[in-house]
Amino acid sequence: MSSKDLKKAGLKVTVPRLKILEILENGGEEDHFSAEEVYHLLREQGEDVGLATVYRVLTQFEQAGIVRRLNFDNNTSRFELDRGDNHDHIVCLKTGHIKEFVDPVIEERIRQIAQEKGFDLESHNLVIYGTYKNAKEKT
Amino acid sequence: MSSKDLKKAGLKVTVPRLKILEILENGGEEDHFSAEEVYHLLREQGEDVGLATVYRVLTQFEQAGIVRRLNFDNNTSRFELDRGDNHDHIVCLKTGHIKEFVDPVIEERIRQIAQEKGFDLESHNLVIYGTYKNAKEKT
DNA sequence: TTTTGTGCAAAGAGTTTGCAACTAG
DNA sequence: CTAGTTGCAAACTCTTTGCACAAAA
Repeated sequence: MSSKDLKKAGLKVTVPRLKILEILENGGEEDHFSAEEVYHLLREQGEDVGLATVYRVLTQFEQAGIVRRLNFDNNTSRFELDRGDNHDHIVCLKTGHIKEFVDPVIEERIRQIAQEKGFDLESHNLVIYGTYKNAKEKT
Repeated sequence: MSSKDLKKAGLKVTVPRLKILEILENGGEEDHFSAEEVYHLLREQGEDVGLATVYRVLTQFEQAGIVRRLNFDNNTSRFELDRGDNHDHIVCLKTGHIKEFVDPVIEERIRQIAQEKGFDLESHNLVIYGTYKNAKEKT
């Protein structure tokens, strides 16, 4: 992800956009950010951006296919880099930690269900909620 | 669903609560209501309730296990009677129509994934998005 | 009569928009 | 230079809360 991707999307290469991309790429352990979180990370590293810009840029990135907007629990959107793989998420209700997974069996069933119901499949959203039993850390 | 269920939940039997229950039970073709929709249906049938009451009652119903709060893509919550079956949803992006389905294969995979990841499974949220090819109307 | 519920208005949280200043190309 | 972008404040949408009044038990 770089200036190239921005240009390709018809977006000018600006500081806020590059910085936001950077955060999405290596923003730390967690890589599913709310707009607010991106905003605070930017401020922490001394960037003078507005929250509105963060929202605007993330929305533009979403439309450009650079970013996926995730819709966990309710109120807040979360954003992650769209790396092409179409993974789903499992969220710990205690810690808030989010893991990704891909399950071919589920994917296939979803395709079949859409067909059975007479739908052209567009996308899906699957989130599993649970509580992490702190032990086996292997993803 | 009736006065009994309300009492069982420690809720007084009031007109707003009964009317809201009634709408959830036979509110028309669509049975996944936003708070706003419930509110309007109430007003249409001449009930003098406030939107705040609708939200409060729906939230209480949710806590009492009478209602499920659904979280389709964006901003607004939708509510449906909790009939015990734990179905998922498939939504038409064009018409907004929502169908329900239960898929044992997916359910089982979700259970397994939670276990693989070291989670105590709490719940899940699966929504399939597509566009309805208007033809076979059989659910 | 005591407790719980209700309508209304106001407040919150998250997100979007209008606009003048600014900057990339 | 020109079109696209930004920060700020204000606006908006959905939902929750404070409070005096009203209704259930």
